[in-house]
Amino acid sequence: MLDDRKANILKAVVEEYIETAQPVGSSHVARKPGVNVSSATVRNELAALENDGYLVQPHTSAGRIPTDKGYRFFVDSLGAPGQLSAPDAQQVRQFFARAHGELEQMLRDTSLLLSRVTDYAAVVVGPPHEQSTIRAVQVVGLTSRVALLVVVLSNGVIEKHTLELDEDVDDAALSAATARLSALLVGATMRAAAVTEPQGPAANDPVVGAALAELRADQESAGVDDVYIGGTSSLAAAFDAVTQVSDVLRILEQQFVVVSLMREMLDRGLNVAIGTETGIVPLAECSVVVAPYYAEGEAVGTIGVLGPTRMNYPQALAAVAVVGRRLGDRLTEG
Amino acid sequence: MLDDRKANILKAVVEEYIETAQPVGSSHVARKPGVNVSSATVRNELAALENDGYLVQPHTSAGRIPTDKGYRFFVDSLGAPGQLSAPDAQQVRQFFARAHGELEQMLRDTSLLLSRVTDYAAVVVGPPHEQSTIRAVQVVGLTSRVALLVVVLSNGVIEKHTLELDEDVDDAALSAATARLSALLVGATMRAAAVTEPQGPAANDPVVGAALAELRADQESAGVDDVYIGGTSSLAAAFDAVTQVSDVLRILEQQFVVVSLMREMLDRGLNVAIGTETGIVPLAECSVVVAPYYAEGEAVGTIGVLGPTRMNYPQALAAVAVVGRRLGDRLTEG
DNA sequence: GCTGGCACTCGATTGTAACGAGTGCCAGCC
DNA sequence: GGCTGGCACTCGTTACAATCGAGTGCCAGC
Repeated sequence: MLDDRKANILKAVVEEYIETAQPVGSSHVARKPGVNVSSATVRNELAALENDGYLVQPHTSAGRIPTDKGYRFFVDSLGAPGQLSAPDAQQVRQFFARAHGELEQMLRDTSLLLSRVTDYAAVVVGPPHEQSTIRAVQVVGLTSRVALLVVVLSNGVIEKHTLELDEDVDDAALSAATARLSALLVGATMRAAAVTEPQGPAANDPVVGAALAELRADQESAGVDDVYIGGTSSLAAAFDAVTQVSDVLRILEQQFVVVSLMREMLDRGLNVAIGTETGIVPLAECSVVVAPYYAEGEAVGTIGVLGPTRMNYPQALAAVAVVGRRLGDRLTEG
Repeated sequence: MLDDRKANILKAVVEEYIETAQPVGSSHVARKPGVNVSSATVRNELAALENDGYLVQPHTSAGRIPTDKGYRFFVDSLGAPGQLSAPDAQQVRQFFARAHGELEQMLRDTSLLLSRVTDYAAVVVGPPHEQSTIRAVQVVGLTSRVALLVVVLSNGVIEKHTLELDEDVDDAALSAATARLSALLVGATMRAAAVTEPQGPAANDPVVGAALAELRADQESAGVDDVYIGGTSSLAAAFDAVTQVSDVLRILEQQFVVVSLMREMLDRGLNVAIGTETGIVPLAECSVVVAPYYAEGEAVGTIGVLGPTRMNYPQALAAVAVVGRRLGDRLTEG
């Protein structure tokens, strides 16, 4: 739809604007290698590109700025993810060489890594619990009518739920409930656990009933995944108006908004959402780059980068791809 | 050290500056009720106050702005914490009427409440684990050489530690270790647990050894408390330069910095740190207001508000005091 | 000791002019 | 026919001067 020359010119404008944050004029573009025409010709092409909605002028007699559509074309024409710069790649490699220990801590650290590499905010969404299998279950009494249901999952994640009971329960009853729940649930997935119906004596155990009800409720509400956000200070530095910063931070505080955005993007097979494409008004000046990560061959989570629309897409795409892959490897190997 | 009139004038300047963020001139001060002198007299006093370091002029022929010392005098002369506005008090009351459930969730929500009430960032530091008693202990195998130590504390908090073992361990060994650890640790405080030495057969159980070593190591590193930060978007909106916002966010990302600041403040009996008093260079334009909260009569944690030096101190102090007290009540009553 | 008055300072606002980076368009050249 | 050099034009930015006004410090007088 765009001939070669227009595409090259558009690409040049986007690249320069990403670098300088200043409107790009025809002479700058003409000077670029790969564009071997005069500035006058470039001007004609720029006018055409503006007409087609790829560029805008802040005012007459100013250079051009890419629109969301312009960025979109640029991103789509990038092709394969590309490589990280040597020092960045080094940093990622070192991180995963040292990384060890608990899942949560690793995901938290991953969000810091990703934000340091890209200089934008990073979002890491942990594996949903529903696919994990249950390794252990225990009910612990806190007060006479409040107990804590502790569920240990195979990936090392712990879920806990407070159970508010209708009647006093002693330690013996809790031990019995623990045994019954273990028999019912250990080895099952969380999803299966949520639809488990107790049988035999367990069916009449009020603690077992409360525990299963709690798991069912949790499954239905679904939305609350583990999410780790890092690098908000870098994100702030990428804008120039504090109201913009404040608006974006407000969105990030409502984690479910950004999580559902990321999930929806992956469902639609997108890895970049640009400006208004996000569908979130306060993010009109932001872009999001996401990638899934795989453990044991299955997509289990999402990582993403949130920056200004004039973000460094090639670098962000490369970073998200590399970090996602390494994270998956790390989780698969255990 | 300041006579009545100077104190009143200083107070008037601080109040107006907090409200308007504009340098305050003598005529504005003279117009205030409680200052029944002419603007000329006010000017003389302002000059004296500036000489004493309570105020500064951004430039000649501009009004005055309070220095950190000026704010300090203002805060010190406030006396008792004062009351929250009716709607704010209402909001706090409603929150704690509805609040229930897990400690972590409550603390997280409390940080949101405090930031909504004050319109600044809020920091809530959870009770340190060392004073809590252990309710249950369990060791769960994840892989043949990796196990998870799960410790349930009396306040409903769960600690988990991965144990990397030197040799393969089967389920029976883990059960045995769980039983031995339970016998040793249940009922003890975390602090006591960290110095527990196994005896009898437990002394030779490698899993027990690894678990205790892990608890000991955790105790020594100490610093990592639970901390919940909310309202960064409101904080951002309170500044006018994006670099300031970015700097402050960077500090907040290093949670231990702000946690140790808050702890140190309470140790020194301060509840307000103004500007450079914080001792943290990037927070030179910020103030911190803190309050401890008490559960069962003992100080167990800290809540705080972080805003610009020109924050609304009376409101912040009141909010922190009220929310801290209510939170403590909530935790005490269970 | 307070106050009204006055000269003064200096940032902010306004107006004007020059600059220059950019544009659109057109005539001419290959 | 398409590219290009040239040209008139636009308009934000910069520079500079003038004016305004909110503020000051100081002093004489009540």
